[in-house]
Amino acid sequence: MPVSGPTYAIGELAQQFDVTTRTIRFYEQEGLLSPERRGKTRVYRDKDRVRLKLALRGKRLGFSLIEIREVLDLYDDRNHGSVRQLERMLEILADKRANLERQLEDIRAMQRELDQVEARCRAALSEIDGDAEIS
Amino acid sequence: MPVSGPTYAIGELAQQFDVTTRTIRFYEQEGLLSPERRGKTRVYRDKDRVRLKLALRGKRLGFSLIEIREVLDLYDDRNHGSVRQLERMLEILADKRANLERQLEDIRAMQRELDQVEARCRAALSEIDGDAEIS
DNA sequence: GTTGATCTTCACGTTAAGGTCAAATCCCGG
DNA sequence: CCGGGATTTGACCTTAACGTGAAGATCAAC
Repeated sequence: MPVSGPTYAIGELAQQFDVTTRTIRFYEQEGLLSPERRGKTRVYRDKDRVRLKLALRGKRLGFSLIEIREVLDLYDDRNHGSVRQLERMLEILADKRANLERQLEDIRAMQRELDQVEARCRAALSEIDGDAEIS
Repeated sequence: MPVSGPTYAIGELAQQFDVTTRTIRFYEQEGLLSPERRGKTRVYRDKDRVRLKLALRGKRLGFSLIEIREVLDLYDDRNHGSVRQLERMLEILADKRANLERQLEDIRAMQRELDQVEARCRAALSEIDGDAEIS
């Protein structure tokens, strides 16, 4: 019972996610998406939408399209293949996880730096304001 | 009293941070670093080391070199300029902060996805193992 | 039916972030 | 003083991720 739900044109999707159609086609070319076709025109379903969303998230995190494809392929692999495949999969997952952890660390450190810069910045400002008010 | 501390050759720095010397020169060309020169050869001090470290962190977070330079320039700006400059600075900082927040969100979401994939993966594995032990 | 808007494929252009030689130059231990 | 490893500048090369037309098909609306 494939309820199948709503479909989208490439332009709609582009608008929803604020990317160009070129980007979406490029992602297809790189194997991240594989919409159906009605004639020659692409027809996207919710599963494609989800993949696009995940892809854009990955991009924001600095993953390459190849890495993103890896994860996406794992994600909905109806080919839960051999033990070997599954173990490879866990390996990749552990790797991604480690990356995310490092990024978290980096972000926290970066936030601390920003705090410091901002503090000094505000100090300088209030000094100027103080002078201004006095004069 | 500029104690000045230790100095480093480009190769040392490259080794310490596991990048090539080309990268370090490129960062200089892009205005991220500005080591002294002893004759023609570059001499790096701890402040350069810190800048490089921050730069690499920024890179891991997906900042462009231009953005990184912006922040670095704010960071040690001995030209705590005009009110206008300082306000611009706070603006940029807020922007960076917002980006970091979104990345945190993205990371958490991504971690949840990985959890799910891994769970299904382990389930599939234990199923196979179970079968194997029975047979 | 024709006029826009949207879609298709094909192909070349662009930008960021370095890689990769090459040829000269520097510097240091013996 | 000198030989070999590290550095320097310069030039061109590469890859990823799209942008930017061109030229034609399609499809709804008037």
